[in-house]
Amino acid sequence: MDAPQRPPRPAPPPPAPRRSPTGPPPGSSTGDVLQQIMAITDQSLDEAQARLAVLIPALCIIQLGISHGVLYTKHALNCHRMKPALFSVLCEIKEKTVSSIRGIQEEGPPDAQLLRLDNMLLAEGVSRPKKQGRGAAAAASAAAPGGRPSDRGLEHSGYRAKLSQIRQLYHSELEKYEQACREFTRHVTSLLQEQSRVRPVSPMEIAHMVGVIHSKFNSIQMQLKQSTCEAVMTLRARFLDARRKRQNFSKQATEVLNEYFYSHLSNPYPSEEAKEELARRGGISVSQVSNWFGNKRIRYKKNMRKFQEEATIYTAKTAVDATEVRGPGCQASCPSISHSSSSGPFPLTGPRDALVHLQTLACLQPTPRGGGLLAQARGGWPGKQMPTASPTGNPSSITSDASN
DNA sequence: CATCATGATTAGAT
DNA sequence: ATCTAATCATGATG
Repeated sequence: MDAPQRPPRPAPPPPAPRRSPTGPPPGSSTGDVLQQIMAITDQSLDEAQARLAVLIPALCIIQLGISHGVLYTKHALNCHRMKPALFSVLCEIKEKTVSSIRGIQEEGPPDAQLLRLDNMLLAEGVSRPKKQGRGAAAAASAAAPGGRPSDRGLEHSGYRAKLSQIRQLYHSELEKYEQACREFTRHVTSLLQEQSRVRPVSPMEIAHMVGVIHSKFNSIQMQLKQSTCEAVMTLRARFLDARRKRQNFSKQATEVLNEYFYSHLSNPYPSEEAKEELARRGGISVSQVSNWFGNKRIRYKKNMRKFQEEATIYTAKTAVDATEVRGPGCQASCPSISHSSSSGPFPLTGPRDALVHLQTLACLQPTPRGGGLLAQARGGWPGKQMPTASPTGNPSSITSDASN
């Protein structure tokens, strides 16, 4: 704000008034404004109000000019013989207008929209929650990518980067506006105080002026908020669309997932930790891991034959791994998973292999989380095809998967 | 362009 | 909340 800088000063006043300080300042801009003010009395209150709205800033500007060098004008005004009369006229006008000003003031903010914008910005993590308190916690969870499982596709790093860019811009703009508002308020206040020597200016009026300024700046802020919201929506839409756009996983990710799947074929339900680990190793998100397993289970079950080859590859792979890190328990007692890969642990051509394999697996595998065998029986994971394989029911003996 | 593979979404069940 | 099953939508391939 460069308000204090040289304002558009009207035609440089001739030194005439100086020579006749008691005469009316002919043609000076102050005179024009005063004339207009006088004219107001002939107008309706509404018009007057509108005019005043224009005139007051005009007076401000003039006053600014005065304070910036044309001091003699002020002096002339103060010493003018008509000053008391003028002052009382102004008081009269003011009395008429002030009541309606009050009315305006109350009209105030029915800020439903502002509230909506605020809420949205808050929800999008653009604006911070008012005041601290749990602000730190909120910020932390926003910063942590895995913080919000509900966001799923939106945990994309590109999205977060853009969002934080928007947030930064928003905050810096907001700060600018606030600072400008403060400065302007201060400035106008001091101007009005200065003016109070020339015309009646009540504290209430100053407060009103301040209110007007604030509401103006608020409307600017609202625009800022609105455009920020729009930006976020656009960004969101873009990434929501992108979410739908499928991109095949990297080889690494597929490998990691398949390894786990085929080495836990009897119970391909990775725990939350396992999912996290897989996500980390595959460079994908936890929800993607979940999706993948969901798809894989159903597709594998639907068409085991189709997955034979894949299964062979991965079980062989994990067999090698298993020999390196051989855990205690049933891996040794039930080596068929990895071992049988020579002939194929999966239904190669007939259902018999599958049955054998599944039975073997069944003896290995425990319940998936909570639902366990029930879920398998219900959903049809291997249990459906293993009528005889129901384990002894001792869960403690089942460790292979549990260890993962 | 047709077809298949595959990641994502959805409804409904538990 | 997680799972299944169905479905959508796109990428890859021929």
